[in-house]
Order: sequence, then C-alpha cells, then structure tokens
Amino acid sequence: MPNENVRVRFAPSPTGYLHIGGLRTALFNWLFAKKHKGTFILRIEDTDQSRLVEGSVENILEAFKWYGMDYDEGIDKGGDYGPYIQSKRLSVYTKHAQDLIKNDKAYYCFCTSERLSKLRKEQSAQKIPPQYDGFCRDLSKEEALNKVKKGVPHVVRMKLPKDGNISVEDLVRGKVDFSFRNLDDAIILKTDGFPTYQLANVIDDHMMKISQVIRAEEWLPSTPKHVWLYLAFGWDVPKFAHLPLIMSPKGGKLSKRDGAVSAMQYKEMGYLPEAILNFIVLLGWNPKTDQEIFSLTELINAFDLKKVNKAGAVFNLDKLNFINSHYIKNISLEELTKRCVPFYKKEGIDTKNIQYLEKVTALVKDRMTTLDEVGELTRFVFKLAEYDSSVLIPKKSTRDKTKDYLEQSHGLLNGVGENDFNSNKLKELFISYIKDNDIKTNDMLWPLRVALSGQKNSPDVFDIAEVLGKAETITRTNHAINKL
RNA sequence: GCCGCUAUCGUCUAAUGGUUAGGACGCCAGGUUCUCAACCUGGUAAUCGGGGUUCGACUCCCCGUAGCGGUACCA
Repeated sequence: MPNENVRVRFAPSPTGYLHIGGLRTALFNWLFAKKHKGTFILRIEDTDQSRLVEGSVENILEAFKWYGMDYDEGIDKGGDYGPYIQSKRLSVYTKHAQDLIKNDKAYYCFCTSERLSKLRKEQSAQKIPPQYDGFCRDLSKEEALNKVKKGVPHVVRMKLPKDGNISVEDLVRGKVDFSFRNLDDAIILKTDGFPTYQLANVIDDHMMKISQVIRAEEWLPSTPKHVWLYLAFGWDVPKFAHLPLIMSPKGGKLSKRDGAVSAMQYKEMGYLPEAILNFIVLLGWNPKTDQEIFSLTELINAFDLKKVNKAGAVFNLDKLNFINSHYIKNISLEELTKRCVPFYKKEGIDTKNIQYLEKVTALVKDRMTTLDEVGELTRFVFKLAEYDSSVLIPKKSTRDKTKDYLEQSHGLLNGVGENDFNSNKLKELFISYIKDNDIKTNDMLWPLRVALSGQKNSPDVFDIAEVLGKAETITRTNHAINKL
C-alpha cells in the first residue's frame, strides 16, 4: 500500500531526447518517492504541437528503462488518474478554463501575436518591463462572447490581481515573495485550443493528487501564477521544491552546445547507468557525510530534500569519468564483460566465446574509463599490430642483448607445459630465473611484453601470455626475435 | 531594463556563531612496478567586496558586485 501522502511526477515534454538535466530531476523525484514509499508518475506534456519531435516519448521511455527508474503510473502504464498525456486531456482543460472565466478569474483575449510583439518592442524601447497591457481584460462578457461565437481567434488569459503580494513556500529555498505588479496575465488557453503549461500543469498536478512538485529552478519565477491558479480553483496548493540548475563548464544552463546532454548518449559512450546516476545525484545534493559512492538502495535511504543545495552545479566530466571507472573496477568481471559485448562487437571482435572474453576484459578492467575503450585496449590480443623493432629494445639496453634475452625467454616459455601456462606460474619462473642470473628485470621483460603486445604500454606481460596461450605466445616471441 | 534565485579551493561540496576551514575530482610529487594505468602516501588550492550585530561571523542583518534563471499563443 503506497503512502498516499507522497505522489510525485516527472513531466517532460516530447520535444527531443531526455537530457541530463531532466534525468536529474526525474532521479530526485524517483528517489523521493522510493524513500517515502510513495507513487512516482510519468506524465507527458505535449501541449505545444509545434515543437513535437517524433520519437521523443520512445526516447524518454527507453532512458527510464536503461537507468532503471521505474514508475508506478504513466503513459504506457496506466493508473487511476490518466490519461497521462496531456493531448488526451484537452476537454479537462477547456472545462476548467471556462470555470475560471465564469468566476472572473480569466478572460478572453483577441489580441494578435503581431500586436503583442509590437507592444513588447515598444515597451522595451521605452525601458519599461514588457507585459501584456490588459487590452482585452475589461471587455464586457457579452462583447467577448459575441466575438468568440463569430469565430474570432482568441486565447484565454488568467486575470491576476493588480496589486498585492503572493508568496511561494519552497522546500529548498524557503518563502519567496512576489508582487502581482510584476506578474503578467499569462495565457492559459491558446488559439489552437491547447492549454499552456501554466494551466495544464496545475490542473494535472491537482487531479493526479501530486503532493510535492519537484522541478528545476527555471520554474520558480512562474510559480506564483501557479499558486494563484490553485487558489482560484479553490484547491490545495502542493508543496514545491525547485532544484538548482545543472550548469555548463562554460557558464549558463547545460545545453546542446556542451556536447553530450542526451541521457541515452552516455550509453553509447560507454558509461554505466549507475555511475551516471551516482554522479548526477551529487549535483545539487549531498548526504552531509564523506560518502560519494552509493548504491541505489543507499541513495534511497540517504536522500532528503532538505539536503538539496540552492546554487547551480557545473557538470564536470572529470568527476564523471572517475566515478565511471570506479564502477567499472568494482562490478563483477562477468557483469562487466556482458556490458562490454556491444563495444567488442563494434570493433568487429567475435563475442561468442564469453569465457575467453572475460579473460581479455580482465586484462584491461583497471585501465578503462568508459566501456567504449575496451576494443582499442584489447585489440592487440586478437591481432598483433606491426611495430618497429626499436620498440623492443629497452632504454639503456642494446639490440644484441635484447635479442639474447628474447631467446632466453623463448626457451623458458617453451619449457612450460600447456597446463601450467598461466600468469602465476610464468611469473614465478621468470622472476627466479632473472634473480638467479642477475639480470635487470626490465631488460628481459620489456622486450617480451612488447613482443606479445606490440605496444610500449600494455597490461602485465604474464597476464597477456596466459590469455594468448602457449602457442601464440611463442609465435609472437619468435616474430620479435626475427625482427632483431 | 524589470522580477527572482544564488555566492566556501579550478570543479562537486562539508563545517548547532568558537575547526589548524574538512572530503572528493583534477593537478603535482613520492611509493609500488616489466611499461602505462590502477593502487597507496603526501602536497597544491577557497570563505566575492564593504559595512554592521557579537567576546567571537563561512555561518545572522544591510548595501554593493558577480553569476544564473525568468521576462513567449515554449516547456
């Protein structure tokens, strides 16, 4: 039985993909719902028909799925308060707009967009705040109705008081005061009959019994209008929590120009959803302890709106990378390999033998920042790239010495049985040999490592040898000897 | 312009009015080592400015300044 006192929602508009900022807002709502055993609702706000982008809803749903944020009621899930898409609720909005007009809380407006933009221009030229001048505000009801009947294009505006103050009680910022003098008679119903956000949002939040409106800070300035609307309808006002914005490192709201802002883009880039969530939750919230790495369960327990910060937070990729690599190092090898499969495939690497792939992945687990790097880091295992023979020779060593050591290595490797050909055994063998013969470790192992990997920098030489197997190890060693 | 929000290391952030202002990322150095990473240790670096209140201010108040948001028949 869910806690009826906590019903929250995430309400994106389908104007494109779900972006990082939206994801963070959704996460906070989700955490809050989970924490209080409440209900989390996904509602689609598609009231702007001109900005609809095909596939947006699918993208949002896909993102919710990938990030593991489940919702209790929503567009594809149903619930007792649907439909959960605003274009299917039009009659609800018009009915309520009518109620407002009836009660003198709203009025018809016949001003054209042209007149409005001209007005705004004049106002800003005169350095007065651009605001609707109330041209239609005092039209008689008969006259207005008459025009409506005749089919004159019109909108409906809220009829805000001209004086006085209204305050918003915000869970993260406290009381915020606004003066009606600075508030515009906002449009609530557009010419096309669709509501604006101001109306639809208030009606839906009320009808869906939303208890806490948790949304981004950009909504704070219009909240007094929302509060007034609740009051005008005679409804209880929900609690508000305005989250700090996620900022670009360059300043301003995080936007498309900052590169990756689509929540699903991070999947392609090789980030783990739990790492993204962990990173993003720290943007504007902290547990008041030194803990920075959280499982989802820990997050749910620790989450508290009281611990939400007020100032915007810069999206810092370095930290995300750190957290992602931390998660990569700490999930099981089996799980990691499974998640790497698409990235192996992308490199054209055969992924049928998953056991073998696990051994390959183990080689580079500690060196990956994103899954996307797995192909490049392990390519040498599958195909040795040609390299210059000079790479084989360590600093302070010589060509002849190097060749000699490689031949000794070759001998040692050859002597190891197929069944004993593993990293530990090889290491034991080589280290004692090096000791007994008073060899400089680097002079002997560097060339071998380059022989096996074809690279200056690579994972542990014995680990590579084990993954390669005896035959291939010896082939590559021979190849190196021949180069010298 | 007007309205609103915000202000601690470069970044994310701790600090009941009393701390040598703490942690993390980054960066730098050292250790480990067959290389590069990883890992371990250490270092670097901050209370926007000015006034108050107070025995005492990062913390409370005022005034600036700066950043951000809003100012649409977009959300």
